[in-house]
Amino acid sequence: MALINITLPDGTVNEYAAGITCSEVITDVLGRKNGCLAALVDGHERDMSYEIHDSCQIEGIKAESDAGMHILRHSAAHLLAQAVMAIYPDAKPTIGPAIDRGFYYDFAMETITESDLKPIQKKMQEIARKNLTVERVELDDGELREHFAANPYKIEIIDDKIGEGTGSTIYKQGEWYDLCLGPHVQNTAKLMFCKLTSVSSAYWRGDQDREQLVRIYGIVEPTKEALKQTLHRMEEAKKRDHRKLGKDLQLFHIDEEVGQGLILWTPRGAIVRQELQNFIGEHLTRQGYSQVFTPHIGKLDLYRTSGHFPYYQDSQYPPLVEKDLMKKLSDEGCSCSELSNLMKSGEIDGYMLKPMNCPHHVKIYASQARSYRDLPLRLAEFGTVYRWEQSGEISGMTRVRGFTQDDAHLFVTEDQIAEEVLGCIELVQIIFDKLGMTDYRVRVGLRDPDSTKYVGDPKRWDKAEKACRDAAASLGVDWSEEEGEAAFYGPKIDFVVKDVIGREWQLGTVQVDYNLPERFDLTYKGSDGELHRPVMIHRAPFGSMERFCGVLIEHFAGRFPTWLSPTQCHILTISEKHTEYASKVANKLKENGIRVEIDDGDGTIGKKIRTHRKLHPAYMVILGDGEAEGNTVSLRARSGEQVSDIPLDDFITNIVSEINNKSSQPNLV
RNA sequence: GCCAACGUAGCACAGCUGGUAGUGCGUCGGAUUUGUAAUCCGACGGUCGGGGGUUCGAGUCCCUCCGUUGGCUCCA
Repeated sequence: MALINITLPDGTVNEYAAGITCSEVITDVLGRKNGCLAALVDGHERDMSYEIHDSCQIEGIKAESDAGMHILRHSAAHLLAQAVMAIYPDAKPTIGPAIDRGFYYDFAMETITESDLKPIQKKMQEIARKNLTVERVELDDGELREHFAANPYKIEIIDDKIGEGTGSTIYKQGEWYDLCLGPHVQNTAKLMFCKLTSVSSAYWRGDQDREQLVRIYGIVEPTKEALKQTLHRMEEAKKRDHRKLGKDLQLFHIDEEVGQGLILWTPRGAIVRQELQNFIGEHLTRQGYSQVFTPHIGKLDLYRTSGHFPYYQDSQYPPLVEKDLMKKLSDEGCSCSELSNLMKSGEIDGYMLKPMNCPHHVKIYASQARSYRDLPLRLAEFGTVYRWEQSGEISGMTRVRGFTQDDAHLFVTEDQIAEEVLGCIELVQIIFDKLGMTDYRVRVGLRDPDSTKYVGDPKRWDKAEKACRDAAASLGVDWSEEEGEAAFYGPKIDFVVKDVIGREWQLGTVQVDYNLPERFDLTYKGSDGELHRPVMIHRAPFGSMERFCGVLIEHFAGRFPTWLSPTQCHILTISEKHTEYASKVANKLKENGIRVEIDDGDGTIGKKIRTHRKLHPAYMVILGDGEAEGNTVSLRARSGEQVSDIPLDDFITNIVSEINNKSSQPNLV
């Protein structure tokens, strides 16, 4: 029998008989309870049952590793499909991949509801317990098509992804099998700890015009304990949801009667927003920005020039038409669609709620003759824009119809792009750092080389893309290039963060734009005396105040650092005897610019603490006899820790410096 | 926009197979004047998201619109 050499991760080389399986090697090296689900053979993921015939390197894939979890989840998706088929024989499985937090499987079947998940899950456990062997079977083309003859979706996949005559593999567990490349766990017993989490719908191949499928989501973990922990984490995450906290902490309100996706900033939330705006404001001055203000509407002509109307009509609020004109048209029996056509053709005019601030800023640039000495010209505005987002997409503060961008447009020469892009993303980084937001990714959006939708000279694109890439690289954080993610008018750099339920949101963005300067025929006079075209950079470090605050609420779980806390000190009195001292303390704090709330009503101190805790103030200031006599305060932190009898003046000095330094969390206790 | 589930007092929730709405917190009033996660008593407060229908009778069944949630699609 032939012998082969197998190299282990630590460099050891073992000799085995050819034909040995991965499982046997790993068991030999790591023992029976090795916790591995599959193996990495010369860099390729293989099933445990994979037979090795040549010398190679091998490494076990542990269940806890990313690769291991992926296999576990993918296998669980198969198990789900098997269970669904057992209960709904007419269901047609389509695809069922592993995803970040678990897995899903899409079925063509009658719609089911959440309550139907229980029996399915039960069936899954039943099958898992049977400990069926998961077997890889290679089939030729004919066999493959025969196996899936009853399932047009699988046939479509075979048609598209697998060339004629090459055949492919299926994975079989018991009588059930699925088209799949694998690898998978060895047996269904590895999939005991699953939980189906939700049911929803999806379009076949993500195409709105094709069949709507039933999608079932689930999670799976290698152990019971891990599953319990994951479920617990999910529960905890829900408590941090900004929509819940926004209500509990009275930060914002969304009112049906005002409209979907239109945020009402209540006093406490408005403070957070204002503090953030002030924070950016300081940096704007430092970086040489000029503040501007522009109105919320503009003539349709403006957007015809910019190209936003009528091209983006579907994602805009309908235009506003002048009263007299509207009456005249209505008297003439003009229908809505005729009106719309007249607007599109430019025969009649109207106004539009601005869907972005750029055109207004462009007009400020164009209001004067510019020379190269004026550049870069940096115009900044907290500009509120309105977009008609699809009703199903609107969510809390993160996806809304009216929002305020911390916007700015930089008009620069070609040569200034790199430096200015860098300045922009540095600002984003300063902000993220200050707020302790470290869990973000940077995405450099480049053009799709195969597409023709991009405007502008490819050479200029190359240069701008390089500037973005270089800027991203200089950040010292992970970043990725993504082709096809550029806007049609230029490359961009996005800062993307996840919310508590794992959804990604684009916050800060920096975009290079060759298009608008062209469309508005912007120029500047160069040192050569000739007119040149400036380049625009769009930039919003927060993205929008709404989305950013939404994400920030979750980031801090409602426990804002002192400088951002809507109320920084909640003064609680022990009894009504202390009302006078409390108001003295409150006034002193207010004189120092500290935001104070006073509770000098009746009720026990325990009750007051309980009540005020829910608002997560930076500090609770407890005042009783001792404090009144000694002119001191006692503090209680969010953690429950407390310190007594701090001289009032010391407290003020400390908290003021804490606020001025924008310390990350209260630290005086 | 599409699919599904859901929508009961300010908030969190209960109301089984249809018979004219309950609990807790909050609020208000009274008593209490209290040292660090809920002092006691009482009162007010919903017509059950809007509209329509079935029925002798609907929060409870049906239709429709609005909204919310989870996804899908979309995001200049």
